[in-house]
Amino acid sequence: MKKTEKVEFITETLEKLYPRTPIPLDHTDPYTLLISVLLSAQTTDKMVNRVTPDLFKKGPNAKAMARLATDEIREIIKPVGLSPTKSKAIKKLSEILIDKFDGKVPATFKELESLPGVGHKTASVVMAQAFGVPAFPVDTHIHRLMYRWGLTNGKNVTQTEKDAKRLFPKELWNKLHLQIIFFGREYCPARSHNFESCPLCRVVGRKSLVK
DNA sequence: AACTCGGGGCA
DNA sequence: TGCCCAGAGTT
Repeated sequence: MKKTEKVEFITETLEKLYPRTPIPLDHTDPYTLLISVLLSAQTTDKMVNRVTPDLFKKGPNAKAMARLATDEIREIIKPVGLSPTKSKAIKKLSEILIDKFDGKVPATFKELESLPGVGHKTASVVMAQAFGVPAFPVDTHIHRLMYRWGLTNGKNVTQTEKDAKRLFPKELWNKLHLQIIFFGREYCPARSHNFESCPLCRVVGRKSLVK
């Protein structure tokens, strides 16, 4: 099966399965999205959703958040893990937004990635979901599925992002990355070797696990 | 490139 | 009890 045929089959199948792609994190603005995504690094969104109601009640925006003590933030986000690191990042980030960005979340990769706790993946999610700029946030789900489908060599996420952007139409990126994540969780999880039960792997690829 | 960070889920 | 999760930062 050619790569172009795979891409076509994948996009068609995902569109059938997930015609609407509700964003997993409950956010209404760039700031709460950014903080939610920052928190979700190294955890599941189930964990994140457990603490965000409280967190955003006390710190709904950069200004309010910056006023909270690091310890206060730490207490709220305790269940998420890495609380000291993350609470410091959230406070510092909020202060930087106020000092340098007029209290608003900047809309460029460079500026986003300059913020503490924000790497390329988090920046990509914010650019895609908050600002509608085409991006392809590659997390381990994307990485794993692209590899299993034989669409990337599985070496690193940087390569995977390049391959994804090269293979999939730009206008689909922002929707597709969410669809792939949903699909990965539901049908093609990291430790499942049962490719017969995975409707996409069964057709387009049978590669084994990454690593 | 390798290592660290930390609590929860799960076997 | 011990492995796994999944990104960012540091060296």
